[in-house]
Amino acid sequence: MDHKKPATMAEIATRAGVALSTVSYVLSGKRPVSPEMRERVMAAIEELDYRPHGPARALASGTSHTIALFLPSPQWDLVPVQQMFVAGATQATSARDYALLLSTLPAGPAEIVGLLSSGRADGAIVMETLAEDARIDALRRSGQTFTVIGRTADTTGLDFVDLDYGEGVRKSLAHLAGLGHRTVALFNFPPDQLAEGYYSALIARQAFAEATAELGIRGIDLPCPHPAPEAFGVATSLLRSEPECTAAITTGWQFTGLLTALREAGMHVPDDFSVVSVIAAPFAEMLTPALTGIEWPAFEAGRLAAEMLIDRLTGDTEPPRQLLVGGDLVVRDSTGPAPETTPPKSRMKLQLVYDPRPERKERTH
Amino acid sequence: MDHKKPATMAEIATRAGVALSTVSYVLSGKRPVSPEMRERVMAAIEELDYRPHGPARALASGTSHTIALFLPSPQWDLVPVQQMFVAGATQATSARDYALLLSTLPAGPAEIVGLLSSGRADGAIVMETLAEDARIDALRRSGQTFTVIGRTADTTGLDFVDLDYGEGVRKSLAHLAGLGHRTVALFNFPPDQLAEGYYSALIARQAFAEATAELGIRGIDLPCPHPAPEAFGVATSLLRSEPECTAAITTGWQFTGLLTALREAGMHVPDDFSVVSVIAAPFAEMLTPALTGIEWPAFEAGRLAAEMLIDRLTGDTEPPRQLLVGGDLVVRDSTGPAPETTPPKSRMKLQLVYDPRPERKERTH
DNA sequence: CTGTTAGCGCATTCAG
DNA sequence: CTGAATGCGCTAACAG
Repeated sequence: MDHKKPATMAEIATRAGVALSTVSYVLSGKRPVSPEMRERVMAAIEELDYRPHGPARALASGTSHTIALFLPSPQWDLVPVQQMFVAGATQATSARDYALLLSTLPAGPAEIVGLLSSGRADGAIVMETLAEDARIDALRRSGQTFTVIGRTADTTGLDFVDLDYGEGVRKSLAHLAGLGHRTVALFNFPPDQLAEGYYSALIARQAFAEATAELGIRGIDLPCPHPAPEAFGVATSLLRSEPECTAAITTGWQFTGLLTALREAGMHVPDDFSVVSVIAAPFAEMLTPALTGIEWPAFEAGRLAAEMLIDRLTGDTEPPRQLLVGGDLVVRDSTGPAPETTPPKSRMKLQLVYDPRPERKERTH
Repeated sequence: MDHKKPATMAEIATRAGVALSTVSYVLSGKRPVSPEMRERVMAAIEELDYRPHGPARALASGTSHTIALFLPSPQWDLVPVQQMFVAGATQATSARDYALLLSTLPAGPAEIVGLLSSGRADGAIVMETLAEDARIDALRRSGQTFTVIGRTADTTGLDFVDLDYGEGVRKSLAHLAGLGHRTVALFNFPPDQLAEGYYSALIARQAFAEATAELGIRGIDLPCPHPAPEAFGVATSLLRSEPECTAAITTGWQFTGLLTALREAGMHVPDDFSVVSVIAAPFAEMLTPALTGIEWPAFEAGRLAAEMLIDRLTGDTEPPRQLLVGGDLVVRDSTGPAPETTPPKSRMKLQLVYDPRPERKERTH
């Protein structure tokens, strides 16, 4: 039992018979120290089981070696991809010897900036952004260091890593077009998220509009809640009112309700109707039929976001890093017999689709 | 743009024309302060947008107002229940005005105790415990404050909240017995976790042994990895070698491989074979057939664990709090036509099965 | 290369 | 009820 309270640097210094600062410099390496002194200090540290005191260090150095991660809401339940972001960020943070402060409060601009200026964290990662996001605006104004998972409409000077949802929609549609479908529905994010300006939803909508036009396909844009009962309702009325529609793309878990609706309507997947989800993992393989969809390297994206932030904190002053990460379309039963190729294994390697410099214009269509 | 660096207490004091300590006492309320002084101080705080500096506060007070949550491995992917624990803990932490430090490193005893004695966190929550867990032993010896989600074999003096897996297995088996099944397999946690001494796995095994004996049912204990391919293999050979077996209980996601194996064997669920999962959410409702299984109040359990820890840190010296949380068996298609009752809504209320005092013996069987 | 010293921002004791 | 003074443990000048 070692109930003793932790040793301090002063005690180490005494024990080793050196000056306090020498201990400090041995630890930080910010100044050369002779081998013998280093030895003595290290020995003392070992013997007394010394641990640098975090808060003291933070106070004196002005840096907490901690980053904060802000999740959107505690309705955190439904979004495995977000959880992968967190896992990736946690990993990277540990690997770089930083700590990760997790925050779920309905974190408004004030809370976020507040936490940072309280000195408890040196920088922040913000998730689930709107096209116009008050939190991002506040962070920009505050001059704090931060990174975004997602992005805002105005990406000027913004560090972000985002999944390329637009590309996901395009790939999904192209796949369906290739199978001969001429009328395709998009089960987009729910109306309230669209109204709020949730940027991924806007991007999906626009990509769908553009891609259907390009491919000469009739597109039906359908905002739709994720939960099964609601999605079931939306899907049922779609099937009734649009008999020509033979395929659908969902942006999330709307596929559950959709599949049920198809079953009840006596339609078989994929013979009568095909389904693709822009984001299906980890459910895709468990479903019957297994779901065709885009697989995203979300863990890697989270890792990258954290690394970008820490790079900034440790002095990187390069131009903004803006990464759009691509996903792979994995074909499964819901759009026909799966091809020979085995699906990519668990943790995908990163695939950067797009890494714009701020001055470059975003592609128009 | 407010790039100015944060105000300090000294500045507030000057601005308000009071002593530094008065500002401190206004903030902490640990000493009466006259209304007019309080007014002036509050005004100054407002005007200068003052934020107490976390590290300074931690250094001076010796408490960081932060708790650490240690996840097991970054193979975090597969376990939605764990994510609910985290979400619940995060919520409770915010609500109590604490911060939550997340750590995934393959956190060994040394790292955990180290983090705590570094003053970066006041206490810890440890997840995914083994029957004999070195981390818990180290924490006990260190005299640090901590709480466990899960538990160890020796619960003496331990604060924990755990899902009652034993009860889950019993309920599941009772349900199957009620349906007339006489030979039932348990797809338990994988062999390596059992070998390691993962306590939930041991508990499941023992509960299954006891309950089958009690009910006069033939039980087949089958350690089995979660991923579909492996589970498929185990299930296939089970169906081949044990034709009398008409039902199975899975402790995790082994049901995916099992359902596939049943399908390929031409067996229909639930007519030819019934399946129950001790932990199915959030997949249960998405599957075809929808899966009968236990629903756990994991979010609430996480919340409780955090609250217990914070209570301890803020002076609660009561005897150990040891909570075994019960889950509800929700009957769905995989064990027959679902009954009238609608399944419990998203966030279940907590149900304490068991709240032993340390001196009380644990039930034997 | 090493030692001495002055704060970092706040909590808290000690005088008044 | 209020103010002045001390120190938490460490970093980073500043002197050798």
